[in-house]
Amino acid sequence: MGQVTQSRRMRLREATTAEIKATALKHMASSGTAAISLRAIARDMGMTAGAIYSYFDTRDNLVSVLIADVYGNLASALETAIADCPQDDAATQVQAFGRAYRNWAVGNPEEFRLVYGDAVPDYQPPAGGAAAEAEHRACAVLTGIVAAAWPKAQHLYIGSDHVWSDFDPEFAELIRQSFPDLPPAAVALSLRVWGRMHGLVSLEVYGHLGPQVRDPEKLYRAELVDLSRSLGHVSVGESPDAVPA
Amino acid sequence: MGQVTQSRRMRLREATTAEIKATALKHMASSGTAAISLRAIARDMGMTAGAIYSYFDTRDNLVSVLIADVYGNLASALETAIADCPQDDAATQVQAFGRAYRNWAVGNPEEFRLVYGDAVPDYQPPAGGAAAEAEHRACAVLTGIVAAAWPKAQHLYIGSDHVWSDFDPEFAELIRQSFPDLPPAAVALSLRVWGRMHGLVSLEVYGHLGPQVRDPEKLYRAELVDLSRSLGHVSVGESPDAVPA
DNA sequence: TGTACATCAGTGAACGCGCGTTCACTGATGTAC
DNA sequence: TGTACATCAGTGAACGCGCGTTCACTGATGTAC
Repeated sequence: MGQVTQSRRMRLREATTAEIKATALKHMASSGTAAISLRAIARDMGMTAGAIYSYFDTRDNLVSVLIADVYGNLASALETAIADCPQDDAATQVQAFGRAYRNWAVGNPEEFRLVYGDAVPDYQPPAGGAAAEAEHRACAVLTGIVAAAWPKAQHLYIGSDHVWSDFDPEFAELIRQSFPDLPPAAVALSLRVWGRMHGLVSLEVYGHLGPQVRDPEKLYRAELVDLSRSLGHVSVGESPDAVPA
Repeated sequence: MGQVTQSRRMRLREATTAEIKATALKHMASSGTAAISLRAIARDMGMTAGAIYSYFDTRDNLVSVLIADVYGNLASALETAIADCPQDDAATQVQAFGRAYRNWAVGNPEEFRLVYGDAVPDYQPPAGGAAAEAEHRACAVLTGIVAAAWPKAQHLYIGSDHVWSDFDPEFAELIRQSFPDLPPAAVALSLRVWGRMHGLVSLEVYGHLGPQVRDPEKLYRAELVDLSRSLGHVSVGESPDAVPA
């Protein structure tokens, strides 16, 4: 209710569109990004290859939509994760963000590879698409956390001599709009924090920790605790195992 | 001299083998791992596709050799990097290692993707091949550094309660052979150090830092300094910019 | 140095395959009266 | 409610392409005498 009742045709159309995307992601699981094949998707769905063209103009178009979707999901997951955190507790926030990042990656490895791994063969991303917007959303969440932590954390980064010209002018402007008082050193820190999370997560997703490491999550939790410590604050009683799975 | 003079045929054979591998890597640069195509390689070299079969039994065989080669190159680069460092200066060693890791990755992005990125489509790695051995070599270098730093660094990791059962028994045994006195917490630390280096490097290689970040190396250097600090020691006068490119 | 034979890198044609994309079509769903 | 027309998801055949791999062959290189 409230929602306009859609025609049967509309509902079917949306369901099929979703199924095409889901099937494409499923296929990626077995053979990487190269496995996004219209024919294989159609076969799997009991359709003809040509039928896909009722939903997507072209294979590249499907890939674009897929990437934008997936990136949006990640951004939403990150936003949700810190929404419930105490506003002024950067350590808790960064841990919640970090856990959400890994949980999403481990829970959706194909999606993670699509966004952070090798490009889809022969695919050229459209300039300034929805993917760029989602990337900005995800980035803003992390920058927000670091910005909140900065007053307490900055003394740890005295030696850091980053300047605005270390960044692309457009990117710098975008950040200053959201966080007018944030110095470039804090932006650099934010990127480094991202890098720290990304390292273990991508090693795990790409299978370079297993089978040697039995519990990659434990390793990651230790790293997150260390990370929140480097943001200048550690909660009482915090230890690698105090954080619930 | 000393070396047996090879026949003309032998020399040609080796040169051609090397050219095939180089061409394969070159092609990866443009379209990812999927671009390793025998026909494309042969075309590029002015040969017939069938001729490749004088050098490699199969496409998978070429990929296996490629991966083993590349991994070996990385391991050698890392070994060389710390060979000249003072024996008892873990901070210098970890920075040398870190710089070598990034330099290799940025200088050989296709190779980096081949080893750390998406698997080659439809390729199944042979069990216990040369790749596993090279991985072990690289891992041993880093573990050696952490082992040397451990006496000074361990107080920073009191809270870390890692145990040997966190790791695969075979892996644990391998480590204890080389480093009998090293506790599991140090092994975990070594993996985390690897993760920290890998994070920014893989974001950079996969294009997620540029073009927003003008100087990814500066960011990385700051991370390395932080990293060596967390190994319990910082050289006098060390700052993110004190390390030569 | 010359001859007879063995080796083997490379050719070129062929195979069967899966791919993205197009196109004239069918038939069920939706709409206007 | 019933009829006439419009929409459009999906079919099935076809296109041209590049792929890995095989195979009978040619001809230059290497070896034995």
